[in-house]
Amino acid sequence: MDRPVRLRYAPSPTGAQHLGGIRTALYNYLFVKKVGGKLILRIEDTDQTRYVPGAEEYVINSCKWAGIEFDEGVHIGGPHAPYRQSERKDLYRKYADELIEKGHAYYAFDTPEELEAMRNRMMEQGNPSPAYDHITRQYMQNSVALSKDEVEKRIQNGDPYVIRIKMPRNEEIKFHDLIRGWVTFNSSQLDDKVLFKSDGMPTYHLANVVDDYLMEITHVVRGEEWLPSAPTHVMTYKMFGWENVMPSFAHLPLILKPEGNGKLSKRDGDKYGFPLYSLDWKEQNISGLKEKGFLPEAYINFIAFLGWNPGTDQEIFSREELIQAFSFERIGKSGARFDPEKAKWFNQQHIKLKSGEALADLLQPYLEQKILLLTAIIW
RNA sequence: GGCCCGUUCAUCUAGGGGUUAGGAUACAAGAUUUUCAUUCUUGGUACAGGGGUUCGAUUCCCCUACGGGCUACCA
Repeated sequence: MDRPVRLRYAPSPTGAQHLGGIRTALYNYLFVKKVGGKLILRIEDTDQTRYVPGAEEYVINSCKWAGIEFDEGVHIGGPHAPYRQSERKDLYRKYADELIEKGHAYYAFDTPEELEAMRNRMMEQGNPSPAYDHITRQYMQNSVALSKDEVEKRIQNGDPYVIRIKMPRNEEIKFHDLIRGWVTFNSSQLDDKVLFKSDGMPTYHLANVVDDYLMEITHVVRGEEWLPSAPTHVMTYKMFGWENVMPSFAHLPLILKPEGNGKLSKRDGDKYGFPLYSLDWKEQNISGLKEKGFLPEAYINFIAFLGWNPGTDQEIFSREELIQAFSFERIGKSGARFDPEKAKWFNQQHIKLKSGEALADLLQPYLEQKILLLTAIIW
């Protein structure tokens, strides 16, 4: 199955983007450049309630600054346009319907209150993690439990509903991760995830699979937080009959806070006096590593090393060297802690590599500003 | 709690059945320097614990501990 290599970076425009997102984009980019594939920028804005104006621009600008270039995407178009999921809205419904027809999905009419009641009831009964699964669905308000007439009546009635995946019972789901090797799950442990929301939008789980299929994506490179839902995605590919063109998966280790526990978050920037973002994000009063004086080449060099290494003693890499050296096999499995001190060292090394002229050019805007200020004072 | 993933110096990591367990950052000490997000030298610190397998495990297997992720009509 030798298909042209196509990868995508698919962020959701929910706010300022940090190191982790750019690193994901970078690994996508490095691999594509190395093997001569195409890189796509797709915006996953299926959750209208979390949409943040300007976030999309921010993603595009951060990538541009870091030198991550796309071949297709929201900002440049391409053969699979549109690349914004909200603009592809009409497309998803028919795929959800297809799954219902095949008996792999069903309508569910449960209200948020009913869902909560179900969870509370189960927790009282000693189940710490209530799930809408192959057992629960039998006594909920859905087209599996309800009579055909009742279901039809409700739909005619205009009752809001979602479409859920009908996860089979006791089936082994196994897939090969480029970084972790074989990962196995049992479908009985998986819940009936919502594929299509009552507001007419698909969830990530549906939109992601459908778009990756439609856009002929060959490799899905994303953060480790997606690993638990990967089996649901694999199952979805199977239900559609798309196994033969299912992309390979690479789940990246998380980037951890400089101190303490947990993955890197927005607050860490201010807390450690060392912003994590690559561009200014005025609305939130956060300035980035760019404003801090970081060179793009130092930034990507450092970020590439958060989880990946070339296996040699070389640490300072140009963009081209990074592309040549990169491979998924050399990405580690454990989370990497972000170390501001080492980041600074990388920047220093790259500054030293710059010629006097290049440095002068970089300094120019700052000097001009100072001169302007001085003349203003003098006059 | 359940499921999944992980665990080599303080940090990023290399390595891998027999090594003085290597490098880098940071740190410490010293030297050089009119200035510097200089430079040089030296130094200390690591295979989570317990069982196997083996002539021999840091490396392979199992268990425990610890860490992390997920557990939404969020991505």
